Amino acid sequence: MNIGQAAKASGVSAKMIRYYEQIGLIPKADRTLSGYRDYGEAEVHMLRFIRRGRDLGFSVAEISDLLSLWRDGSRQSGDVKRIALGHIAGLNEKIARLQQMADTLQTLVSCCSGDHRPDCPILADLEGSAERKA
Amino acid sequence: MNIGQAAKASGVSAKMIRYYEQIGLIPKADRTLSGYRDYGEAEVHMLRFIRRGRDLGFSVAEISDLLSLWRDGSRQSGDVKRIALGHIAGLNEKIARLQQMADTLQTLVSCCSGDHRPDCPILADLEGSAERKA
DNA sequence: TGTGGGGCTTCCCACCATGGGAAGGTCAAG
DNA sequence: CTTGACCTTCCCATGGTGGGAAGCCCCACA
Repeated sequence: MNIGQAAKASGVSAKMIRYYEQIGLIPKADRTLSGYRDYGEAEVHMLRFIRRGRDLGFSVAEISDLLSLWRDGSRQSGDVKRIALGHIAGLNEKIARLQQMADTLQTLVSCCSGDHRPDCPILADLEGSAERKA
Repeated sequence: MNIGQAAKASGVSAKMIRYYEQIGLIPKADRTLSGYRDYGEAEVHMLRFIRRGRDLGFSVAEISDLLSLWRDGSRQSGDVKRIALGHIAGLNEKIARLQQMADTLQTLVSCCSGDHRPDCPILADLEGSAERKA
């Protein structure tokens, strides 16, 4: 299977497949006589694993760990769970930060007349002229 | 005022001040005879504006627009509000995506025994062997 | 057998915002 | 005058992803 077909079958772009190979996330692909990368079902399966991991927000480094565990038949599910819990914690932190931003902005926006007049509590906040609590 | 002092006073690192100048977000600083950048209160004020904007998650491009409006005494607060609303929408999208990830993972994690045994619903999901709804 | 179009290869560049660090000039205190 | 802290510019790295150029390859069709 060509890289293009593997890309279609896995949902990972050809560009990214080459990149994952380059950084060592996946082993170097076999090559045809003419130098084309050649993939089988196992490789596509792995790529789909990676794709799903990315969709769940795992970093490439985390996916690398997950792949090792996946390949390791004698893994302990506790190790997988630990990675997942760590990732959830990271997600929740990010969410909290973004939510904080959104809330602050929402407050400012709802205080802004939003018409033709120049007075604007949003700019006032950015300027720092008003004391803010958050 | 030196760049280091301006950095301390504004909360923007010296590195970033130079970067902002380089990309044209802020005007080129005056220089002393020996070539050092020289800042006054106005510049620090502007840097604090930028810092606050970054803290609220605005991109440099958005901040550039906000700075223009800030400097424009005849601005319309509606323009500011529009930028802020757009940004809030972006934040909410990001939050929703992250929350979706966290929820999915949380479900998987709570199904995972997390002990010494190798069976793991998290890996099973990544592998794609189980049909998933989310 | 020739040819054209699409796919493959590698290599470089860009994003966005930030930090690290090297090499060399400057300033101020002792 | 030395020393140490600061400044300058310049290059590099991050993390994933896409864009594109130059050149080779493969297949189908005439």
